[in-house]
Amino acid sequence: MSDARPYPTIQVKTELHLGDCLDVLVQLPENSVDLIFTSPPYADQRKATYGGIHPDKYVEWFIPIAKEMYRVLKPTGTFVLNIKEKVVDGERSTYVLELILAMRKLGWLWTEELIWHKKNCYPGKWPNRFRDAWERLLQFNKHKHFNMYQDEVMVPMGDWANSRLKKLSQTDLIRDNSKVGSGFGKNVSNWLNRDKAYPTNVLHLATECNNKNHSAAFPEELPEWFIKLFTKEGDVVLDPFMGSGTTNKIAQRLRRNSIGIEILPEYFDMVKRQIEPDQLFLFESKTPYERSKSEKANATVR
Amino acid sequence: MSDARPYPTIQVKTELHLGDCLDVLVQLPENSVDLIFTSPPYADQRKATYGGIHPDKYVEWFIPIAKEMYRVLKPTGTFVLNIKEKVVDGERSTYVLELILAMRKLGWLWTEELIWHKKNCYPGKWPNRFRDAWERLLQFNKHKHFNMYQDEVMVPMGDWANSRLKKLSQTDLIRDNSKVGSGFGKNVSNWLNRDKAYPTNVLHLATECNNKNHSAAFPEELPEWFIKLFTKEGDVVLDPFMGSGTTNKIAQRLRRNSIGIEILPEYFDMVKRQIEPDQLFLFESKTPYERSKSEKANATVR
DNA sequence: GTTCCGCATGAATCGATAG
DNA sequence: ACTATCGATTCATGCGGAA
Repeated sequence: MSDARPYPTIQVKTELHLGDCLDVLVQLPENSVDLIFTSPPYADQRKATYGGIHPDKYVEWFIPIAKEMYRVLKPTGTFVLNIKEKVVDGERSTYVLELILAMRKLGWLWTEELIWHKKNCYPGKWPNRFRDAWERLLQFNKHKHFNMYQDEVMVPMGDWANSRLKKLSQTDLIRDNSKVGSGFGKNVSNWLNRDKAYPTNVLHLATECNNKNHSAAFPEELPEWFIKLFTKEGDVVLDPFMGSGTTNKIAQRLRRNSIGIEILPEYFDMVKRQIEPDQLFLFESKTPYERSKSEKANATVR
Repeated sequence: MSDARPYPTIQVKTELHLGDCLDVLVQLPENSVDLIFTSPPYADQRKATYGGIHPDKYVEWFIPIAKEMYRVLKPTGTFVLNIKEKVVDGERSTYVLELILAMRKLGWLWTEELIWHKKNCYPGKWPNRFRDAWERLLQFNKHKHFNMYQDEVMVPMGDWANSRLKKLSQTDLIRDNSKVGSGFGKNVSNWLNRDKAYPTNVLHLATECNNKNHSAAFPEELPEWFIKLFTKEGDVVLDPFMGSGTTNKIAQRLRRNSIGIEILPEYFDMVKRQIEPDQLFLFESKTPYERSKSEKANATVR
């Protein structure tokens, strides 16, 4: 190979499945995915496009899927669930709370709840509540120790840093020295020429919906942040409710392998046109693996 | 009376109770409070000052208190609970989720969950999580219809969407009008040329370090926002876990009657020195009402 | 009176060490 | 094994004193 680049480009694969989420999940190999990032249909929220799951049935519907996701995720992997409960009869529904409790019974660890603070949410007015400007990003893991690449998502520091960086070595050096006589070398190097800080568990992103064709698209920054944080190049990202394919497109751009599952042909076809063809693997119907429920066998692999 | 002012100043009363929260609550009359705003000791979090409740016992401990709060709140009143679960063994504790479910069984409606996005959160770095920059503000009500004075908490327009609205008026407006025949375009034009907007359910405030004497003071803006939103002058505000008395001090400043309950004499004494004396009513010990558990009877009422 | 700069300090959490 | 204590880590804010 006459590749002059110092680091060879990793060839990644994007695998798109047309079909029911659970049907496809059961066929994926266990311990094979590094990150699951998804935004499932909210209860009764998108009736027009998906079936619409009644709030009372939501946990019941989701648990078998959660079980399969647990199986396919690597022990060091992470599952991030973007969800928000809807208002029913003047009250917030409790199905998300119940879902967290139910998932813990399956063995999932509820590691953290991050907040997506939406910068520009839609204007509107109700007599008994204000505009909803946030959604949950529930982080689940199989084990207490998982892969996390915090340096990949650092953010610029506040303005105060400008003035502080000048004199910083004086005070911080002393403060660190006063406690222990040793180890200050490392501490100082942490702070010298520092212009970035680690982020918090609140993501302040715009509500930007580039994909007008899908009713529930999140901004690209959202999957991007989690893909950078929880995977490295060549890892595998899964979105079992692909929708307009934002997660998969970002995964491809960041050189991660990805798997997307979508039940509606319209979205499936739309996404497949937007993925680089030479990296695309399509499973438009029921056969790449052994299938029990179907006798059709016409997989299309490009 | 030779009061020349167009609106007479309402004389408000601040009632401070020294004692256990539950013991005092049972003596308060039913349907007498317009807003309960409080921040109870988080599980195991203020061990040094308060006892510290084990996460597993938290719901059990809180439920009797929630029951009494339900009794004393007016049908049109609101209960706002500021709380956040701690991390236990690498996982977020679930006692807050369980608390919400348990409170609904008592009859409370879980109307909304607002977010306090903390501008300056606690620093630190851990291998598996980022800094925690938000807390829950759980809104509970007795009935679907409650008092809410939204106009009192409007924010300057620039804070959220000047640019967004200009865009809306040109692109989204046209798109939405063509898509759905609804009158959304008209609604948007209502928002233009206005200098104030309704806020969202995310409050972006700093944590104040003003109150050196109490370990867990929230910023004054927090109770202020809810007092303005859910009460009017002359109404009654209750904080059953008074602490440094921020809620009561703000209530007094905003001309609301208020009741504060505190179990630690240090905080009780500190607060009582900071309240305008001519409006102060003290119940430093066990008698203003009938007491079953105590024989002491030395109430101090000024 | 302003503005600037230094400084202490938080509803924290992890991992290691000690009982 | 399981619990309690301790040191290390980190960043935005408001205060007070100085220019």
